[in-house]
Amino acid sequence: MGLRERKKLQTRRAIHDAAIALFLERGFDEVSVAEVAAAAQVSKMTVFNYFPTKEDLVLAPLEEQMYADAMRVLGERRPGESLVAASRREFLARLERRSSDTGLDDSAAAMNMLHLVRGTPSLMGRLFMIQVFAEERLARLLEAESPGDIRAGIAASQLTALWRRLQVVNTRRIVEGESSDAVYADAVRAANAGFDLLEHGLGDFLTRS
Amino acid sequence: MGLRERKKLQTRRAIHDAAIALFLERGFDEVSVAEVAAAAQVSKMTVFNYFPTKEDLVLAPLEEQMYADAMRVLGERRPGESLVAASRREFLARLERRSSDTGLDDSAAAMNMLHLVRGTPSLMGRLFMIQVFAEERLARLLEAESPGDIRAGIAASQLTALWRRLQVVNTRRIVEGESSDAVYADAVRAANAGFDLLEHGLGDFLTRS
DNA sequence: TATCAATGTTGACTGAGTACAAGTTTTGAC
DNA sequence: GTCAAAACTTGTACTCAGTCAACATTGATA
Repeated sequence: MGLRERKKLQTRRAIHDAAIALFLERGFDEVSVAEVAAAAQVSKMTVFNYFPTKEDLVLAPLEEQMYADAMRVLGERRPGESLVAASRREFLARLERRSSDTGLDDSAAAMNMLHLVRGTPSLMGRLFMIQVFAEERLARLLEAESPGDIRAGIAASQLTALWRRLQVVNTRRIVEGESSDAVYADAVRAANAGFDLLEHGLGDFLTRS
Repeated sequence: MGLRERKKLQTRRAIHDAAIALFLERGFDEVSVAEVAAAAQVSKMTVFNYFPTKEDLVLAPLEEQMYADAMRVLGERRPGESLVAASRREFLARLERRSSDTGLDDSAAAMNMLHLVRGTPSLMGRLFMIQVFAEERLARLLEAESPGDIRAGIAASQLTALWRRLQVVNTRRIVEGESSDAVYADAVRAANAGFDLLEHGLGDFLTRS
């Protein structure tokens, strides 16, 4: 890796670190991009060179991994393993290591970011978009695998919807102050219930009497 | 309704109509709010009084109905009818009348709006947010109906995900130039396949051999 | 008709994002 | 080591969304 690329990474990191520090300290909307640039010893234009929008200063790292690799895993499922089974296995593994995309990461860093994003509408909006794109990507992946089968795209949306739902439910309790270890058992139960539902269907759930 | 309220509605409509006309003519990003205000014979501030953001000029009407009432219908399902059955019945009814939230509305007006929204990232982003909020609203509705049952929230996300997916699939063909009548039969098939999937589960769908 | 409260207007302001031209630094070839 | 091309950065100046505060207007009400 040449000097140029190392410097770029360094600059990118400097901008990102400065931004996060300022945002956590004073809130996303109360910090201007110009201030971030000043803190990172860089011009405003350079900030926009590295991060197309202010929101990307916070969400770019999440976007890079989060659902992207979660979904790639599905393409690498084991022989004899169904789509739902592979997804369940992966999600449970992530629960076990308290991966942040399960909502079970209660580290100070994760909680701070959570707070920042949840308290800023424009960041929430951007996060939703990222999730929708992740779903669309997975849909195309599965449609390619079984062309013409309408169920592929539907399965994609069901799986991402479930992941998202489980994350929301877990996050809710973490935000309310419970530790990830305290929530873990319930999270596993909820996940299994969810994947069971996906596997065997909603049936006559919630039939009005 | 007093004169005052009638005037407000009138002003709102004037702004909205002027905005849509200009956006369709020249594109969302190529028209400034100031121009919309001028066209509607109103000040820029007044535009923002009625529509909090520029995107709302396009999407506020959709937000008001679209998924909102679609979901309220679920709360009013018939005795003996399951959640999935009620959702299926409602969606098929909407397909039959080519409701725009099924993606089967090929009227010129709907196609124009579709084009406008799809071609404008900020409008797409806003649309996603609206959908996510609709899902969250339905989830709370169902959770209230069966408290403590994790499946309620999951069912909510499954149902909205399916509706969205079906809409995407139908819209894709409409955009490619097919008429809604030509797509209808397939749309019904796809919808039934989707709701069957929800009812009976994905099982071992897409098991790797 | 006089008054009140809601609504609309005005103009000035902040801050995100863009365009452009002019530096500055790294790279690669010689 | 030198030098030109490519890549990166910067300053300036701009557009436009959205906010704020003070003032003007007008429908409702007594």
